[in-house]
Amino acid sequence: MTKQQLMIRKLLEQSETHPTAEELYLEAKKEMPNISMGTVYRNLGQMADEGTIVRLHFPGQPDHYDKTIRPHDHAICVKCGSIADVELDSLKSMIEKSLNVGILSYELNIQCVCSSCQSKAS
Amino acid sequence: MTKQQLMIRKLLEQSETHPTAEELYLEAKKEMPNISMGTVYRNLGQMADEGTIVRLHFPGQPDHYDKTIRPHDHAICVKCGSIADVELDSLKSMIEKSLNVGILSYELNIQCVCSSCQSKAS
DNA sequence: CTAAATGCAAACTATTTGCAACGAT
DNA sequence: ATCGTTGCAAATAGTTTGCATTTAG
Repeated sequence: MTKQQLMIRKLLEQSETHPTAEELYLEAKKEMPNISMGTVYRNLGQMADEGTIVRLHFPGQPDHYDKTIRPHDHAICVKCGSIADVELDSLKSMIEKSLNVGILSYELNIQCVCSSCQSKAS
Repeated sequence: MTKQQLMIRKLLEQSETHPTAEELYLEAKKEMPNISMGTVYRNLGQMADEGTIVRLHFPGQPDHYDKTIRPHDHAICVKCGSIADVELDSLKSMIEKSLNVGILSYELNIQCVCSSCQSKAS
């Protein structure tokens, strides 16, 4: 458990958004100027593999990382790009009922216009 | 409307799977030996933008393309990698009810062990 | 004829990896 | 002293793009 790993973990924990590796790297760099992208990617990959964080995949964007492990979904605003957590708790059982097979996991990404952008109209 | 574009469209139409750009390129090459990857990507991108085909995004894989436009979801087998179409018709309204906002679209990818792999056990 | 699409190659983005140096036990 | 982790740089994978040439209408 190196200080780099602790730093990355801490920054993700503190983040209110769903940062990318690069965003975390830039943050980390403020306090550890010679941390490298490789280290950030390596650690994020490890943590995602061991399941202590979650990797999110959005079309046409670098991956984002999520400190919240509990299964949940995401709504991406097509105007401002903000990513909101969404709880759809009956979804898993709904999928399994429909598929007739147990599922391991799923990823649901919703494209919407967030309420903030909606009120700003256009 | 060039013959390259028609070829790509035809190959996707005939495909029973959800091919990647490269798979389509290799198929197309059999009948049009000097077609280029760039052309395949350009055409797939255009068709996806105009909404006549759908681009699918799976973690850690190149994008796949889907001839079926009608909104539906996908179940990926973690053993064999096969991609199955899934119809979860009440999902959109369920999401909208839960979000309290109209949504533009969504992408749901399910990780499972397909029935074929399940019966082969392990 | 001319505007759009192609083929090719180079560029680009996100991410991974090899390796020598470093650091923690 | 050893083994895992780092920083760096180079490599990779997937995709996009610039441009001269070709093609379709």
